[in-house]
Amino acid sequence: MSTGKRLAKRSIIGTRVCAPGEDGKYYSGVIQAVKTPANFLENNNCINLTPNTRYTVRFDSRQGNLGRTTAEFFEMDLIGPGFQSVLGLKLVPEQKCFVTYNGREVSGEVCKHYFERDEVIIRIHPPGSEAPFEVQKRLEEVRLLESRKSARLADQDTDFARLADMAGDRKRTASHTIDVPAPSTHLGSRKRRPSSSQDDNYKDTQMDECSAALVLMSLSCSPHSPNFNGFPWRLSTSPDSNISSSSASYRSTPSPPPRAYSPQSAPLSSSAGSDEGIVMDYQDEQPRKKKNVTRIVFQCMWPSCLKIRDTCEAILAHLKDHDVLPGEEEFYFTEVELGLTSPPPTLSHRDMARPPHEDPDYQRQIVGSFRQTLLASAPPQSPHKLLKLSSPRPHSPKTPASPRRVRGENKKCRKVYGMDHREQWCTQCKWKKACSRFGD
DNA sequence: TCTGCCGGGGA
DNA sequence: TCCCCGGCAGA
Repeated sequence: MSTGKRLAKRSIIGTRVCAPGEDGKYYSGVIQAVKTPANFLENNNCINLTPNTRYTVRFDSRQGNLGRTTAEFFEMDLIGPGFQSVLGLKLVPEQKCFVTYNGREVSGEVCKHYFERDEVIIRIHPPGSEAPFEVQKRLEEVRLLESRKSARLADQDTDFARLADMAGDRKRTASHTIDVPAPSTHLGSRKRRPSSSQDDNYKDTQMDECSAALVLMSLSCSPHSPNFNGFPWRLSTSPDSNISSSSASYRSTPSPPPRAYSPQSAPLSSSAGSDEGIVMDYQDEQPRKKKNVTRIVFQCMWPSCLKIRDTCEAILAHLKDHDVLPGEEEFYFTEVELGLTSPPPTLSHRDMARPPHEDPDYQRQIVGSFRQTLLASAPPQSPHKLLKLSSPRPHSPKTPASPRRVRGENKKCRKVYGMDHREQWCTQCKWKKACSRFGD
């Protein structure tokens, strides 16, 4: 029975895997630690796994490992759920393995592996049998890890270890995404299913819609929010960065919501829903990163200044020359993208997932028109209004002039949730005030 | 006409 | 301060 709740991505730590020993045989163990290279921020797969990630494996026994109890391996070295498959391996004699015999899982050891013929001769000693004897199996029928399910179910195709192995194999041949077997194949497995029934699918859809709303909310986070401050600016060159802010000044290159949150995203059910929780689309992600290599510069928006600095720190220092009050610098500069190697984002598709003010064109439009306003000595607008627009404030005292707030083009609570779900609106929307959830 | 939200007022 | 709503103005 499914609860319908999507499980959070689980840690890989604790996963049972097989790792090669010194003698060429594979030995079972448990992942004890994961070490990701320092530049893991380049990876945005949410779990900080990279092809260079090293896994510390604690072996179950010291046999064949020269007394080692733990050792480090790369992903490609490991056999098990979310890692490599036994398929393609050349098993060495005396390799311990598990096969299904007479409906029961029995352990054995490899006598001979005829790789070309896909035949593995395995010596097994089934319970109740007087003497060990040899059976011939295909490699795909051989498991290096003991199945966690009962022996009674061991003859079914949905063997846990084999599922894992097969998943690993698909990953190797197609992509780094682990596909979830079709629901029907789960029936005999005790492995927890991410979602299978219609009901679960329905709930998943609901979850995804909620997640999408959460993503929209996160895209509107304040530049002062704790999440905002810690990110290095170099991230702004990555279009796939999951980091975004609402500040026109601080915002980075437009980023789509994480794929796993997309209701229409097919990989959601196949990868994010994987119980292993291991989704590594390096090959898919990295080329995309290269497409949109942009240079971000920071332009002072102080009236009649418009100086450009390469770094955020430099523009902040520059703003001190204008006597900008501490903490208000962000309203006096804007981020400008240079050297786009792909068409600039439009207001369609991906941009729909973020407030328009985060769109570079929109920002330039706003900033440009505002600059014109300033230069034309138009009546100064109140700081409040300008702040809402994420545009620079005029360097002038507060005046009674308070033009009406620019109508937001985003979806507001009313649109998102509808009149029927008014209880889900933000307080501001309920009070017919400026939306604080999807606000500009 | 719809919708966002300002401004004002009541509790 | 919270909450509600009339009404304005942009889309």
